[in-house]
Parts: sequence; C-alpha cells; structure tokens
Amino acid sequence: MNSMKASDPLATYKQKRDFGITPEPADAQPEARAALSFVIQKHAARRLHYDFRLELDGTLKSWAVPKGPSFDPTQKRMAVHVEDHPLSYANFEGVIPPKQYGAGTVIVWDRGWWEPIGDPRKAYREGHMKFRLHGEKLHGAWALVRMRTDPEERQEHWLLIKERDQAARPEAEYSVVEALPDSVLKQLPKAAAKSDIPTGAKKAALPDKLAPQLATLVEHVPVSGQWSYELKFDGYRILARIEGKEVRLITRNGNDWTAKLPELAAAVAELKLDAAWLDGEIVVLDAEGKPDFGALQNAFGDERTAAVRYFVFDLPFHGGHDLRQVPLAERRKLLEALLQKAPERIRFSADFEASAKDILQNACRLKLEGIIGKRVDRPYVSGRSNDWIKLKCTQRQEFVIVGYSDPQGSRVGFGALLLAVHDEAGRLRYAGRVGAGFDDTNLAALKQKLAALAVERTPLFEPPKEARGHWVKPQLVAEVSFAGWTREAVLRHAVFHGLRDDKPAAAIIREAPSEPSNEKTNPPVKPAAKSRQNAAPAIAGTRITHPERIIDASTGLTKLGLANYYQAAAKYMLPHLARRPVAVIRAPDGIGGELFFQKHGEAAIPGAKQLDPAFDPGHPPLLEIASVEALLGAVQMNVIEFHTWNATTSNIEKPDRVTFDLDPGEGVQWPTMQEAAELVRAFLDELGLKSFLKTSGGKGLHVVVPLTPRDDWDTAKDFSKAVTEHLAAVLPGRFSAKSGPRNRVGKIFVDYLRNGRGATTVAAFSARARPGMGVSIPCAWDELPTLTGGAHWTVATAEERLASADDPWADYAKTKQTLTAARKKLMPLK
DNA sequence: GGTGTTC
DNA sequence: GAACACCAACGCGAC
DNA sequence: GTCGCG
Repeated sequence: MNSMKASDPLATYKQKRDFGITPEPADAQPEARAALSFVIQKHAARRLHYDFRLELDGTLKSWAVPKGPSFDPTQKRMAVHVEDHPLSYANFEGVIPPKQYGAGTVIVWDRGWWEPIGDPRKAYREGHMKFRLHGEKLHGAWALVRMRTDPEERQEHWLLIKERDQAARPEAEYSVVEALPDSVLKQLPKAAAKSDIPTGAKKAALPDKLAPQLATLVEHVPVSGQWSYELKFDGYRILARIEGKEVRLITRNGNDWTAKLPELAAAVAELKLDAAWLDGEIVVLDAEGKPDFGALQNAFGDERTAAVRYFVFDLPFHGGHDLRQVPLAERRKLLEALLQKAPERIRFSADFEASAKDILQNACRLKLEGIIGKRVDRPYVSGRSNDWIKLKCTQRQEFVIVGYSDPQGSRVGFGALLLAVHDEAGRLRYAGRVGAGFDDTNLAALKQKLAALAVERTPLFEPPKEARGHWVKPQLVAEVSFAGWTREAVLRHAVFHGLRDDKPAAAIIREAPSEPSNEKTNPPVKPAAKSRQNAAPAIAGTRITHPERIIDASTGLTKLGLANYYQAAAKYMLPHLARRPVAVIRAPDGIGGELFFQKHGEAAIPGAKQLDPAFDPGHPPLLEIASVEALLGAVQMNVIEFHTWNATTSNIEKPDRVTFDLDPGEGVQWPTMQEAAELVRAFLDELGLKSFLKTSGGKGLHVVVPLTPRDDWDTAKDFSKAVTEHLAAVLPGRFSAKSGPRNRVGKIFVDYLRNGRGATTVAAFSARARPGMGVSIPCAWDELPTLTGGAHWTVATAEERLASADDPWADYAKTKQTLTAARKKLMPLK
C-alpha cells in the first residue's frame, strides 16, 4: 500500500515528532521509519486480553480488548481505554511477577505502523478514530469508536471495529486471534516437555458435571474452514466421568446411567485413565455392523446391555487437565492413542478425510443416519454451536405422540400415530402422521401404552381437520425419519424408528436445518442471542428463556413444562395467592442445585406486586402474586414453590386460617398418615371447627381451618400449639409436637410453627421442588382413603385433576368460624 | 435471573 | 460487550 | 453461638 502522499495530513504532525524509538518490522518500507508505531500485546493476566496500543504524541494510547481484534466488520470488540504507556513498553515481552499490577505473561502479538485517516488527535479527543494498520497480522482499515460513557465511570468504553474493505473476513471463517496466537518476536526455545498433555491444556480439577457439545443440523456441506467428518451414530449420547477407580456414565441430559450399563462402566474403568471425561455415543451394532437404535432399546429392555458399544469421539478432560481449549484435532490424536488397547466394547470414533459429499453419500448408501462434521481447530464448547454440524441422509427428529388412528383391514393395534411439535409459544401443533416402520409386535405394545394415556380432548392447539383419531396425553416421544415437510407443515414419507425416553415431550420442537454460517456473503448473524430469543416461547405473554432446561432430572420436567403447568393451574391457584404475602422457592440450577427461599423482592419478579413495606419493617417489600403474568414471571425467575401467609393484606394482623402441617417422621407408613389426618379432623370437629384437606405435594398432608379474621397472630399460634401438644399428649405413639428428626422417628410431627406472623405454608396448586415434582392439591375428606401419598398428584398429572374434579373446597368460603369457642374448650385456663 | 464490577 | 462474583428468610430445638 | 431443619 502506497500510503504516504504529499498531501498527507500528518506531514506537519510528523515534523514535530521525535521518531527515535519506533520499532519496526523487518519488512517495513522506508517511509515507515517516520510513521507511527502500533503494538498489540497479548496479556494472560487474571483474564486473557489484548492490549491495543497506538503511538500518538510520544506515548502509546492504550486500550484493553478482552476478545482481541477481529477481521469481521460485524464484530464490535470492546476496548476499554486504559492509561498511556511509554513508547519503550512496545518491546516488552515477558512475565510480570505475581502480585504486581497486571501479573501474568505478556507477548508481543502484533506490531507495525499505523496510518491515521483524518486528524488523529482530534479523532482521539472526539472518540471517532479511523486508521489503517500495517502490521504482521493486522491490515486494512479499522475504527475505534467511543461509546456513550457515564461520567461516573472511571474508564471509557470504546469499540474496535474492522472497516469494510479488502482485508475484512467473516469471523466464522477466520478468527485471527485463534489462527495466529503466537508472538511475532523471535520465539524463545521452549522446554520440550515430554508429556502426553497437549500444549494449551490447563491444569484443572475434574468438574462434577459436563454438558456435551452439540451439533447444529445443516442442509449443505460447508465450503470453508477445516472440517473432519465422523459417522453419526444412531444411539444415546454418553459422557463418561473417570476419577480414580470411579466411573460414571452420564446421558446428554445429565442422568446417571452407570447402573444401567454396568459392563460398559467396567470396560471404561479398564482404560485405567484418571481425572478424565470421555464423550461418545453408545450403540448396538446389527448383523451388518451398522448401528441399530431399535436394538439399543431392546438391549436395555432385556438387560442384554453386554451388546452395547461405546464409540468415543472426544476427550474434554484427561490426566488432571482441562483439554477443552486444545484444538479438536489434538484432543482426538491423544484420545486415539489412549484407546489403542481399549477393551472390545470401546471404540475410537474414526474420522474420514475424503470430501464431505463423498462421505455423506457413502453413509447414506449404508443406510446410516448421516454424518457429523467438526472443525478441527476448535475448542470443546458445551451446548450447540456451528463448530459441530450434522448432515443427515433423511431428515429425522423426535415428535410428541398426541394420538392415533384406527387400524384398517388386517392391521393390528392402530393405523398411524398422530404427531406434534411445540411452537414458539409452547403450544402443540399438528405435524402429521406416521404409519410406517411398525411390526405387529410393536404395534400391539404401543397400542397398550397409548390406551393407558387416553384423553377426551385433543392436546393440539388449533387442530386441522385431517387430524382425526383418538387422543392421548402428550407424553410419549417418537423418533421419526422423513423426506421433508409439506407446505401445510406436515411430514412426508415418515417412518417410525422407536420411542425415545431420553428427551422430555415438552422439549420437542421442529428442528429447522440451517445453513452453516461460513459463507463470506453471510448476513451479520448474532448467533447466540438471536437464536436464544427465537427459542424463547411466550406463555401468556411472558417470555420463558431456556425453555428446554431440565428442572427435575427424575421426570425430565423442563422450565417450559413447569410454565405450562402453572398457566393451566392459574385459574384455580390465583384465588389462593391473591391478597396474601407470598414467599417463593427458586431453583436456578434445577432442584438438584441450590435452592433459595425468598420472601422479599425489589422488582425481582416481573408482574409481582410489592406490598406495604410496613408489613415487614426493615426489609424490602413483601410480594403478592395475583396475576397470570406474575405467576409466569416467577417461573421465568426459576421459582418452583409458592408459599403464602395465613392472613390477607386487608387484615394483615388477623390470620384468616390456621394450618396444620402433618409431616411423617422416619418410618411412618402412609396409612398411618391417613389415619392421623382423620384424627386431627375429628379433634377439630370436636372443638367445633370445620377443616379442609390438601396434599402437601411432598411427604405429608395439610389440614386447613378457615377463620373469620378476629384473633391476632399470637392467639392463633398459641391455639395451634395447644392442639399439637394435646394430640402428642393423648396419642404419644402417633404424634410429636417437637421438630428435629430424632423426636419424630415413627411419629407424625404436627408443625404449629406454620401459624406465626410471617410464617408460610406451601400454597394450594404449588409444585414442590423435589424429585417427582409433587403438587399440593385440595381434596375432599372422602378422598383421603384413595390418596397414595403427599405427592399423589404431580406436575405431570395435576392438570387432569384440575379440570375433572368439582371444587372439593366449595364450602371453604362459606365457613364462618372463629377460635373463641374452641379455645375455651381446649384451653379453659387461658 | 438480575445487578454490579471489572477489564 | 462480556465474564464473573454476588445475591435471594426465618425461627425453632439441639448441641 | 451455630447448625440442621422445614
């Protein structure tokens, strides 16, 4: 580039300058001697970042760019303006000792000279710099733009942006920081460590959980980038965690299948690896040696899991090191070596170097499902990305079974399955039918399962006319291959391949194949954020992000599933929540993770009402959830349980009910619980108090006594304490008034503490944050003998109950009673 | 999940 | 802009 | 005082 023209606006500027110090690349043009230098230092401090420095007025103007520069004009890289550095700093490469400011290693990642476009000092002052870079790595026109900066802020935030020109390249095709990671200075000879751990691996503790990297379905072979191709296995994704002698086999959703696959676990242990995670797929090979998904399911059914093969394709952790940042090719090289002498049932998943088209054609001819392409230079990243792609022979995905049609002629069982997928709003949309791929055996078996799930009404939203047949609860998931979608969005040439039980029905949506984003003509894609938003369904107008996130691994319930439950339950539940302070239990990482109990909120739950701060002085306001929006807003905030006060906001100091929480101690049989609830009811009856029953959704039962608000909290609490102590005194073998597990072995603890001011009990229709996801459901007393436990109804089964039962608490609102007479009978001395 | 802090 | 740390009750009985 | 519990 011939840059220095006579009209160079820098001419006067240059005359004033002292150019003694500028370091220049070996190939610098003569003019460059007088030019302005730039340097980019890669700084592995607490966080890796790139220090971008431009020489101006005798110092290096400096920005810290966390992600480093990109040649992609759509990528705006944040550049935090930091203090000027002396020109001499441009040559610095080395280690800043620990505890010093900026401790870590620094390398000169790029250097050269820069050519301002326009007056550089004015541009710097005004926060709009344009310039051309002439470095060893970076070329072309760039811009540094200052963002609107809060005057309070100590540091200015700028953006480093590549201008559109010849040098520009899309990030998906070329990431300069990944392609050229090293110093441009003479390399110091490295100590050639003789170790099987690749460079780039970091020493790290073995994580307890690891989410697998997932592939994106695409329709065409990518045209750029370095890819390797493996066969797509028609099986179950399994990650193996190895620590010492302990091996755990974990499914894609985080379920532990070690117990289901004991032979495989033993084989993995034989590898004698330590502190490692393997990633692969288990399959059963058929007579022709190709993977067979149907056989895999039978293998579980028959406990013939000995036939299972484990094809391992990745090694995110090994030997106490985190290899995820190591390029795929190197991880696989090491993995292949480690699997050299692996037991028969563990296989390295080979990759093929031929053209993707040829490999795909061959895979399809062999009736395989498709192939997986992976970028060889990429790290291991949990979740879906464009670095791994699926190319399918026929399209294939899971569908929710919503019904079936009658068989004709000599066909047994049923004619076809009616299929559906969830739309953006989480509603089930008809997706066509599948009638091929069944034999008489699975027709009959499937028919039995379907009959057990029969429902009256269609689970479909806006069912089209042709969707006719018998409806079932949308619970079963079918794996179906098909040639494509018709214009009416139903399947063409669908073939059934089996039921899947590793994916919950609520997570089934239409999988749209997408183009791999590596064409340089690609429009600016905002990959993560955009697709996440598109995937976020709106339930009753509330966006539910991460709808597929599993809340309860034991049932596969997803966040979307819980949102759907609460939407359906809202009509019944809101009267129980309205006008009462509410506390919630939130589970940001699902019920397996840490649970938070929250009673206050500073707008923490969208749609929730903040109550009079005087209700709980010295705290942020209490909350009320009185609308569908607030209910679902709470779900979006990962709320699982809703607990309410025993008083309403209109009369907060006078409880309008007392609740007896019957909690079984260790070893109490369910019939004992039923009997105990009946005893409590009879005793309250004797005191002249009508009571109502509900399941707790957990282990126990709740007996609720409605009151006309008259007495204060202390009175209510004293009364319930007296009831509890009376029961414990009269039937000491049955009841305990004291908490603490040792007090209640074999007994039922009646928790009177539920009745103090500010105390809460789980609300009717609330789900519980426990495995199985029980729901607290109001019952009639004559239903008590039919109940099977405190979690008789769950999120999965409660919806049916909601619509079918008349309100078992219809008399609740009509009940007018106070504690006055009962207290006289029970506590005559007070 | 939202907020604030950091580079 | 992005990564990350931090936050989200309370009262009782037992020790 | 702190811990475990609901």
